Parts: sequence; C-alpha cells; structure tokens
Amino acid sequence: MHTHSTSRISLPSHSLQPILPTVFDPTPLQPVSFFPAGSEIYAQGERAGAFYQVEFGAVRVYRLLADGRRQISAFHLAGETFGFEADTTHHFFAEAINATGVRVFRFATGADISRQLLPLALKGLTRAQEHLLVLGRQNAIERVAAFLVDMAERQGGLQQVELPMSRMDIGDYLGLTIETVSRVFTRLKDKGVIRLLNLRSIEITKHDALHAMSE
Amino acid sequence: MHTHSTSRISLPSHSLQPILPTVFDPTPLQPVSFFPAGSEIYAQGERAGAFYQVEFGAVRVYRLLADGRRQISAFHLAGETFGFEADTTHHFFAEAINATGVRVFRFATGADISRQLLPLALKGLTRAQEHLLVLGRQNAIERVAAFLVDMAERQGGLQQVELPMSRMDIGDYLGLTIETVSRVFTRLKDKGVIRLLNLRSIEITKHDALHAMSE
DNA sequence: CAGGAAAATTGAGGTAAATCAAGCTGCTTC
DNA sequence: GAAGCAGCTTGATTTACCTCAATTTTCCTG
Repeated sequence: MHTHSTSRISLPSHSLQPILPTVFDPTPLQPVSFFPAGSEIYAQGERAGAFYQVEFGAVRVYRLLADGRRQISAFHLAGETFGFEADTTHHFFAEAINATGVRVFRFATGADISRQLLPLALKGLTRAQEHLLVLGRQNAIERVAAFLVDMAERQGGLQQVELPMSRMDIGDYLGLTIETVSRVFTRLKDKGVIRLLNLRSIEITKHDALHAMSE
Repeated sequence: MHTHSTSRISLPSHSLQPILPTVFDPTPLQPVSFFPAGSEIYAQGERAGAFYQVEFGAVRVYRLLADGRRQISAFHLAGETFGFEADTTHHFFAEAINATGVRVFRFATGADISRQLLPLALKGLTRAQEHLLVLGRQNAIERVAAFLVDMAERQGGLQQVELPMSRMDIGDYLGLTIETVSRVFTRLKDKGVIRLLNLRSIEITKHDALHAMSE
C-alpha cells in the first residue's frame, strides 16, 4: 500500500509556467501532482499506466533487495521524464526527494504514444547503460566525479551545482556507503577540485580536473 | 575503422529457418549477415541506422574506459534484439562472441518503426536497470548466481545452460575479475548447486538454491 | 536562539575482492 | 598425437572499501 498516498494533491496546471518546451504537443495539458519530500510516486508491483515529467523538485527511482539493500537506478530533475515500463507493472519504486511537482501523462486507451515515448526510452536506456560502466568498473573517486560532472551538465554546466539528494541517496546511486561518499567529497575538497558551499550544493572549481577523474 | 569489416558476409536469408516468431511482419524480410567469432558488428562513434536481431550465436555489447577497463552492458542470444540508439551515433561496441548470424533492420528514411521498437527499448531499459542493482549492491556469489539464473531463463529454463562467452566476458559483465568468477564457479560446484559439464556449459542441479543466492 | 535530532564527517579496524604469481586444461595445428 | 598456447583454476598477498564507533555539523521546532 502507499504509505503516502494521501499526500498527493492535484494542482491547477495553469498556476505553473511552462518553463520547459512542451514535448507532447498533441496531448492536452495534464494536471500537475504535488508530492511532499519523501513521498511515494509509485511502488514496485503497482499497475503502470502513465509516465511522468518533473516540473520542479527531484525524484529517485530505485529497487530493493529483500534485506533492505537499495540501488537507485536514476535521479530525475526538472524537465526530465520517467516511469515508462515494458509491461503494465511497475518494476521500481519512485519517490519525491524534495517537494516535487510531477506532470502525469496517463495513457489514453488505444492511443499511440510510441512516437513520443521512444526517444525518451532510448535516452533512458543509454543513461542506464553508461551508469553500468560506472558501477561495474570505476572506483570510488571516479564514481563521485562522474556523478558530479553529470549533475553539473544536467544543470546547464554552471560552476555551482545543487545536490537535491542526501549522501545516502548518492551512495545508493553509486554503489558506495555514505562514509565513502563523504570521504571522497573531503578528498576532492582538499585537492581544490570542488568547494562544499553547504551540504546540498557544491562549486566545481577545477572542472577539467574533475572531468579527468571521471575518466 | 572496422578491424573486421571484411568478415561480414551476407547469407541468403531463405537458408535459415524462421525459428523465432517474426516480430516485424510489415517489414520485408531482411538479409542475415554472418560474423565470425570476435568480429565487430559496430563500434562506438559509428553512425547508427539500424537495429539487429540475433539469428544464431551470441553478441556482447560493451564500453571501454581509456585505460582498457571494459564493461559489458549486455549479452544477446538467439532471438534477442539490440543496437538501437538515442541519436544517430553508436555509444557502444558490439561484437560477435562466436560465429553469429544477425538480421539487420535498416531504418528506411521516414519510416515510423517506433511502434515496433518501443517495446524492445523498454525491455532493454528494464534489463539494464535490473543489472544496475546487481552491480551496485550484490556481492560476487549473488552476481554469478543472478547471471546463471538469467541465462537459464533465457534458454527456456532447462537444467543445462550454455555459456557462449568466456570467463573474461562474464567478469566484464558482472564487474568482477576472471579469478573471482572462477572461484565462485568452484564454490557453487563444491556446494553441489551446479555442475561444470565443460568450460562452456553448466548444469544447474539445485535451481532453488541458486535462485535464493541471487536474492 | 536554545535544545535536540538527524545527517554528515572522521577515525580505527576488518574483509571481500583485486592483484600478483604459478600451474593446469583443453583447444588448435601440423 | 605431440607441441604450443590461450583460457582457466588455484594459491598467497595486498588493498580499496565496508563496518563499527564516536564526534561534529546542520537543520528543525518551539
């Protein structure tokens, strides 16, 4: 059951600016649902019948092992889409990391959205495959560096990068413990590659060095 | 450049049985290309304009780091499809593991194949995301167990499982060294969970135990 | 602006898997 | 069917990261 199912509130969509180029022109504008920090968007095993676009905030998509080990397969920031499945069942959990607005596109029965969905699915596939290289073959510094470079790129390539997620989330995304993530942050700081502005935002002071570390 | 570009030979397609349900009925039957063991099907950076279905043999899809570390993101067996990309460039390498026949479906300009391609892309996405959990959060025994269970399922769930790839390939798929893969095989054999019939085929003697180990 | 809890950092020690180093096995080739 | 070699297995040792534990910092809440 949804621990947080009562926390979803539909907002009038006109109150939000269409900041992002509307990718789905033929579709009538969908309402935006609001999810408080930590609330569930969907759960593994639930019936799938929609896909989602982040309006603001951030989302983590993950899987669990029986003993509680967690692997976050992806973070989704404003403008990004997620939630498509190969069949009618969700194979993962999705949660709002912070207060998050999500536009929900329900599949109208019989409607053919494959033209719209394919490029998004392919983008997701490439991302997942690239992340496999990080998890399978890179060490802790390389993983964190790759993560920071990726986050920077997705935020427009600016020096200052916001990290909406906790160290625990970062660890569960990179296949590391929070302690190792923390130690790597400290090492990067000591090397002068990054500055820790506060817990949830860093400044990349040596972008080339960081990029080199990510291989 | 293709190291092995001259080794591709087009075979008359009628010489091969349509063992598999033809997924792409509207498309005229495509010719089958033959790739010898170890030959390249496509390379990272090459222009993409087709997707591929394995007729017989096996394929590895992988990425390399600058220092030669390799991550195999997927193996593809008879009947499986691969090679779709988010843009017009290949982001990975694909090689025949053994003598392999591949049906190549070139994208006719303007043709809309998204309806056919989307389910395949989504299936690949789910597979990749599930593999992220293995690489990020499972130990060596769990990884090998999950790999063997997966290979068994893809070969019809029989006790005897063919492993068309080398220990090196398995290691590069599971994020382990060949030594660790070998040691885990030995441990599984000593526990009576599997039997090593020969280097490239095993028998799963305790399927439930193996499944439990894969979590 | 306390006071308290959660999150993050830092340190010490342990361990799973990597690395280094021999051997062994099972192909291919003549 | 012997020689040669690549692929695999086994053993000894090292190491990167994890685990356990103690602070410290940050962020709530009143």
